[in-house]
Amino acid sequence: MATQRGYHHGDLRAALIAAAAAAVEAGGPEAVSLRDLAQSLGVSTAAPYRHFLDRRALLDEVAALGFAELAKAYQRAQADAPDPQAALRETAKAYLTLAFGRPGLFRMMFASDLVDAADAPTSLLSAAREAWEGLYHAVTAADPQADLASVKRRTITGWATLHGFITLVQGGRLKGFMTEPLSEAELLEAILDKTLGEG
Amino acid sequence: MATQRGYHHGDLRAALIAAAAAAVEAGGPEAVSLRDLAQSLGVSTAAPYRHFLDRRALLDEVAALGFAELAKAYQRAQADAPDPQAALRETAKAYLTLAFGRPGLFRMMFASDLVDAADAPTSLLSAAREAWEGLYHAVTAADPQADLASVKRRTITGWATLHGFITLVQGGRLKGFMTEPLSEAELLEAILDKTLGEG
DNA sequence: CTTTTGTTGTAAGCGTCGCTAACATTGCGA
DNA sequence: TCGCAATGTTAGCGACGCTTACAACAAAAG
Repeated sequence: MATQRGYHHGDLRAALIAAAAAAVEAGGPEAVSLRDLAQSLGVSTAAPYRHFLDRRALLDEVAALGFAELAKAYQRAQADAPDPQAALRETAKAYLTLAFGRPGLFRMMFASDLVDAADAPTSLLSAAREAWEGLYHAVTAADPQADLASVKRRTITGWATLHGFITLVQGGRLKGFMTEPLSEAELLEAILDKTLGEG
Repeated sequence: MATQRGYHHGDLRAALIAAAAAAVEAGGPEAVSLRDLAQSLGVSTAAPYRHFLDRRALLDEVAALGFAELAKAYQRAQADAPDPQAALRETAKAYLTLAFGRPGLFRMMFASDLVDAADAPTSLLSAAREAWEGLYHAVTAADPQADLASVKRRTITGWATLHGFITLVQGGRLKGFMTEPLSEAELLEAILDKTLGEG
């Protein structure tokens, strides 16, 4: 898929991203070793550095792919929904689907610090922004006459609730506490109802 | 503080935990190198392995310290509050204080996977449980006649919202979106109001 | 068609890391 | 006092990210 014949390798850059993405999905960011990737692609251990400044730059590209996918899932969810309220709910579900369906990728997406956004590649920044806008749009559409501050506040707190719940679950932090009358699915429903409800 | 004279080192185990905790606070979990710690304590690079199975076991101990501190902060917050509602709010604020005041430690506390809790040290598990119970107690006290499921649900979603917000902020994920009419402090107030309000 | 130039690859090696094995020292309890 | 378990050391293995110096190649320039 990425191996055109004739040249040294074909498209090593794309092949590296694909291989890294596969490794991330399998075992999260820490499962990616540049030396491993190079060897599995039949290339020397120094070759990746012709295409990426360092390990982090490659992983950022994988994270960008994740955000691009998320944005696409948002669009699909909103296009298929009958009304803006349902669209918002489906958008949130798309987030959950990505998080629980591909936990390695999800962790990668939020592992790379964007605190100093200067050194992050534009592909990651723009993909992350695109995903944010998908969320923001859904919240806006569900309540068009709300003022800007309220919409932003509800977008952020809603995102935070979903994200926090996912993080805690995947970190095993709710292991002993979610038993008895609570189930994960039930809790998710409650979160969707409450979080995406009124302003 | 941890160096009694006379024996080989005194109390290397405690010294390692203290040094690791300092390193974690300064630069997060990834800033901890067993070789570094050993050298800075004037001990060989193999010495730490007499006290900890591996690097992770040492870091788990640091995380346990963090949870113990958190539980203590919860108790203080609840003891000083005039009524259960205020106690709940102060408890949440204690969480935020730890997260934003000691981000390295906070990251460490949630970095070690507890998914397979079997291999985690009991100190970490019990400290984490103690912290959870501090939260749970605050939610219960604020609304004593609520049923068990509701209390648990509200504890978890409240925790998730706080935790998610912190995670997103510290990862730089809200960089471009929290501007304009929103400030971080304002958002926190809104989160505290909404999250800890009704059932 | 040849030459030049810039891109993409390789080989070798540096420094760091976590961790282990074999051996030395120390203090405590029998 | 002596033996033993606990705690330390030296040396080294294998893996890692990354760099430097050099080689092959494709495509543009002559």
